[in-house]
Amino acid sequence: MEIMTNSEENYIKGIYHLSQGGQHSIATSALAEKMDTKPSSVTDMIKRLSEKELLHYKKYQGVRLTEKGTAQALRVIRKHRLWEVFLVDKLGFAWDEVHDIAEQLEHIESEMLVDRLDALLNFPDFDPHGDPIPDKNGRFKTREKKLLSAMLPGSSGICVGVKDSSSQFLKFLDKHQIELGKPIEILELESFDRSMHIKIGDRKLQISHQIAANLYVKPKPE
Amino acid sequence: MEIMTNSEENYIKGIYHLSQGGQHSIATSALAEKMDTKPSSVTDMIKRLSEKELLHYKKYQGVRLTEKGTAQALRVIRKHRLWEVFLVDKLGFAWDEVHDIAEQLEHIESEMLVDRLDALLNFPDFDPHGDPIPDKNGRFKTREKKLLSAMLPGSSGICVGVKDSSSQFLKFLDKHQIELGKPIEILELESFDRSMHIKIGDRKLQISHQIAANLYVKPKPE
DNA sequence: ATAAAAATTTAGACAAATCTAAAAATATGT
DNA sequence: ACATATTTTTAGATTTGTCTAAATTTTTAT
Repeated sequence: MEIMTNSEENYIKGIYHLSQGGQHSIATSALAEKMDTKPSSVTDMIKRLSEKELLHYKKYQGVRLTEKGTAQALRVIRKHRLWEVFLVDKLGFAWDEVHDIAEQLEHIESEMLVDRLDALLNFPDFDPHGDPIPDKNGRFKTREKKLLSAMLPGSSGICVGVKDSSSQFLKFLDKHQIELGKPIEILELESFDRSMHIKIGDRKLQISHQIAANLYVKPKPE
Repeated sequence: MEIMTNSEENYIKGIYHLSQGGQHSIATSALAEKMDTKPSSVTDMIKRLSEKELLHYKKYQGVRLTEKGTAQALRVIRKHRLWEVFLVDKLGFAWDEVHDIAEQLEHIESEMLVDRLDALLNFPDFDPHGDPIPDKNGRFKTREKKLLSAMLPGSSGICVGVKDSSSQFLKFLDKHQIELGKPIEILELESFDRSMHIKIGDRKLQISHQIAANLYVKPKPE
């Protein structure tokens, strides 16, 4: 494990996320936009990261993470998502309030800290946004998509129950005005791994993947 | 609340701690030693901090924190000590393992996070080293020193019981080989606010102030 | 195929935080 | 009091990460 600055870690993470889009290599300009900075700054940074062998870089050809770079990205993402679970489960933050804080916490370096945090949180497989949390070895659990695929856009008139009936979860549903047993309509799935828009009665709202994962689909009552 | 770099916060904290020694002003060289850097670097930094009105500075006269600087120091110290409690109480670290991690966590900025962490930990008054934790307003609880003063060096043959009988605490004692009801001898009190060396039978060991505070002194059994 | 457009890199500058070496100010000893 | 020693500051350089503006390379369109 390399010594890396926060900024370097953020770039590596940014490249990782862009790579999930399926592209073979990531363009300087795409990365500049993602990192909210100028292409010239990106060029400087990727030269440094290339020297550290965290990515492959040939002038004008864009970049691709090396094994080492990917492993580093996964470590940072693991930390980010574990901290998000901590903030929601242990400190009672809402799932849409935790990103900026996790953005800071993800750079804390101590493998022991991460492992113990993981244990404290009962080795969660998904973060509060529904994104999978890589394990110590960088492996993801693939979510059973049954539930959500039954809730594809247009499938109106389905009805929800809950899998997790903790008072915390129920309070959460209440806060987001989701009532059990009422018919819902899926408006759109913004991105499978992010959030979805649903319609309940005449209210439209956005729910996270995690919430969705803890709801199950029931046939519409007669 | 000012936007400050980690480095600036560390200097402010360093000055605060040196000021606790009772000096009216802190010398450049003393601060350089504390911060493990060169006097010329300190001069540069204190100029910056002086411009931000975090400290009073006149050339060749040393520095003294302003109200604003003191408040900032206390906020960082509060965060540091709360995170130490978290690491020990929630993640099971030993009290002597947490300093470096807390040194990183103390710079995370989110007032809400700190307040919720404080609540999660049940508003602790002291950290695992026995140092007091400033509250939201920067005020310290003064520890009742009765217990420890009864355990001054030389007072051999006293005997301990516990105030906190949680299984966590008892496991902690066990780990540190402290058995209840057995006579102990105090060897030395390294610094009242840090730790003490005790002798139990023929084992010498170092215990933290926090542990000491949860033990009480009983007369030696006949 | 080649000119125009778009993307990328280079060059030079800046701010933060550090360093070394030299200069200036303060403190000390007799 | 005055020379010497110590402390502190300044001057100039370095690294990281950023910027703007100019130069270069690649892509696109006719």
